[in-house]
Amino acid sequence: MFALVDCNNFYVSCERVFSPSLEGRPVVVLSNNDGCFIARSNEAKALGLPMGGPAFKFREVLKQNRVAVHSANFPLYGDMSARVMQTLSALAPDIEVYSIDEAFLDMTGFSRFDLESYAATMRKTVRRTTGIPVCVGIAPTKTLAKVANRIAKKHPASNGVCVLRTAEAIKAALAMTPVEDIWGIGRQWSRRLQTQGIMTAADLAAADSTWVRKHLHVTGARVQAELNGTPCLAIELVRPAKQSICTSRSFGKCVGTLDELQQAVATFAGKCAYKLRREHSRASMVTVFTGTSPFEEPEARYWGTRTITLPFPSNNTTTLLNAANNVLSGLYREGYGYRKAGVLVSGMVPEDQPGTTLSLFGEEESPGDRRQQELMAVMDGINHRYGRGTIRLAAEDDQAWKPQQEQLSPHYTTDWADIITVRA
DNA sequence: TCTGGGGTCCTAGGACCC
DNA sequence: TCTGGGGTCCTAGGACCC
Repeated sequence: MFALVDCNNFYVSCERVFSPSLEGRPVVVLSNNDGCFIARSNEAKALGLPMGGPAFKFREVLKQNRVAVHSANFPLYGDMSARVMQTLSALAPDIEVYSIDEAFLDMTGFSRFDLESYAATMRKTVRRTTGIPVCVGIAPTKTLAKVANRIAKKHPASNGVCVLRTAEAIKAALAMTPVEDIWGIGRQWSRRLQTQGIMTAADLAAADSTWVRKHLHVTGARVQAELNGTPCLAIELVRPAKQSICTSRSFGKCVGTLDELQQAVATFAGKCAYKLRREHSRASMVTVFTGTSPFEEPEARYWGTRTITLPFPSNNTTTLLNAANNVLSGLYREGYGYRKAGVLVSGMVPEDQPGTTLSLFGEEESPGDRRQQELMAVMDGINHRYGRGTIRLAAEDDQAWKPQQEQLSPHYTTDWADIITVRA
């Protein structure tokens, strides 16, 4: 049996932990730049505010209903997530952290437990130690655990817990799950299934498996098998190293000059290098992209992306920053109002991989340059101790393109300055 | 009449997840 | 005025190898 523990309206719940006056009120959390809704309280959902909806189109609804609006505060959410996951780790031997607000727990070995009451204990424990409300779904496969969790969330009578054990319980659960709500079935595939008359998870479970394999490929075939109780997906205890790392932002205002764009790209490259070091990886390719808003008139629209291969895989801030800047120069076109840019690094190699091939001509930065590595370690150490951004390369700067965050809550758990402000 | 069989690597595009 | 950010996997097709 697998348990899926999923936090309710996670970002909203994080804000509520520190502002209890938000309880019972409609609350939304906005994406970077205060653009779209990325989390909604149940009250906000009831007002018809859609996930991903652009906030400016709903300004009247927000005002009339006195909706509490918060800018995204990812350092806070990341820290709260870590606390939830730590609590869950103590409740089951094997846990897979699936996303910022979800974890799968391996319930093998709990066969003699009353799973309903154990799940209720998990909810209570997480609530007590972190303040975050969660729902628990338990079933014989991960996909069925997702189905169970959805039912636990949707039906107040379940008290936040749904265990699917018997064939009858599973059958009933599948019948009440629309096909578009199945984990792994997105918009395209649900449309395709619906035209075949496959409307619910029960229909998909019973569908012709040859047809499913042909049109939904192995991924869809796996979903079908999992719905029928055959586990195809295991708990992944160790997260595999990332294959690509991306840092990108929309800008708070239009950026026109190459100089300003360079500051943004330098900052993103620096962030990518830091994330690489944290992963103990090096990247061998650097991609830079930038462009105008996609909602711009066609003649004023521009989107450019370009990739280069580094002479050696690297996670050095200076190396990646120089590379990204070179790529950007080839991408930049004068006369556009740039609204977004990003840096993506890929072609990862483990940091400790021995025997990296040397250059035939030997003029590039040596891949294992000890002094550079020590410099990066010192930089990371200072930033860890005194806060992010305490020390950085001069080229990194956010003055020109800083995203808008007008409703930002304090960093209650990760920034001394904010904690002191709260107390005052 | 009759033109093999078995592979790898890379890329682009399309789907999906949170 | 105003529309997020960060990932993964799969398939098909083309190029190459012996």
